[in-house]
Amino acid sequence: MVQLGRHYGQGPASLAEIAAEEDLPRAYLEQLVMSLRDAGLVVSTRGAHGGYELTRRPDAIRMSDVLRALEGPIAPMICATDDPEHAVLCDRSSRCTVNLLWVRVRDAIAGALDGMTLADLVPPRVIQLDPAVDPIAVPTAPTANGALTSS
Amino acid sequence: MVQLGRHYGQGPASLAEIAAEEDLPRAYLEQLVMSLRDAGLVVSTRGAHGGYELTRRPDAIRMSDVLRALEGPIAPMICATDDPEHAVLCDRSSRCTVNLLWVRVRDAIAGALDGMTLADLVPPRVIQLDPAVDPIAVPTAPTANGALTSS
DNA sequence: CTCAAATCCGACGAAATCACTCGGGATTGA
DNA sequence: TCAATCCCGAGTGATTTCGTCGGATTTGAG
Repeated sequence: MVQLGRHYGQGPASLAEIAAEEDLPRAYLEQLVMSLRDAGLVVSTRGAHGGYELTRRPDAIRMSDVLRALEGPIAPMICATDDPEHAVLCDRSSRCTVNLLWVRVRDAIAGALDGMTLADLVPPRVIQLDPAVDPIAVPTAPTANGALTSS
Repeated sequence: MVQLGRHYGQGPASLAEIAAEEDLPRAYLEQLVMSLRDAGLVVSTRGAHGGYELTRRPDAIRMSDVLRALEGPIAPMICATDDPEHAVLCDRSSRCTVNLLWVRVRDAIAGALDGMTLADLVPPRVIQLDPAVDPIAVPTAPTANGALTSS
């Protein structure tokens, strides 16, 4: 899901790669990444060497945006949604004092999500890459390195 | 659900009453209230004039406790649960850096919930209680602050 | 004592959601 | 041309959520 973005830093990555690394079905990733694309968080390049790329630097992508793209407006309950567009008045709205609670919870969640970026979630070790080395390589090279295939 | 508690301040209330006021099916409320009882938030009295009562003053009941009683441990994702008992390690746990995100979200939610009590949700008009009537009031009062319990 | 009001309790069911699959079509580089 | 890759709508199966049902038990009032 979100981890998708963490691999990025340079070239486009294909779903096949990501699926292999994340151990998730490719067809499922398609759906997710399409939401991200519609939200303008990634761009795709089609054709033979295609794939997906972030449109901004990881530290410029708030997790709240990612989550909104993937799961819709932030709303612990339907009656306390983030997005005024999809506001749904619950039938009890008049006497429902609980709404206040959900609004506070929602704001707390949004605050936590706003305070984190993709960069906070990408494992520090992978960040610096040798530009000479092809990043798509090193799939599971057993003998080559030794110290890096942690996971 | 939670609104159940708001009617309380004096005598026990039957599910039939609450169901009528909240416009929810009685049979459904039964389930909910049983969870609250098991969690020690309400007590029941059976028989003819029975019903349910809060065990503590509304301002001594944190909403986090209510929610935990009704919906289990606070956990935006299974891998970031409140309660160490039910901790479930997701298979990806080793490489999953997203866990950090969920933990922060969870703490934000818990914080918001801890900061509110039932009293914050009960409509202000009903608050004033007759001090002569002593339901189960002030059971947990640590230091006798003579203001309320006129002996 | 009897009866009705109420809680207790386990099981069942329908609807929504989530995670995922399927099957094909469209684009592009080699 | 051919294979890699994205595009996209529809469908499926498990789980959760919300709610129902039927009956057993307890208790106060007449």
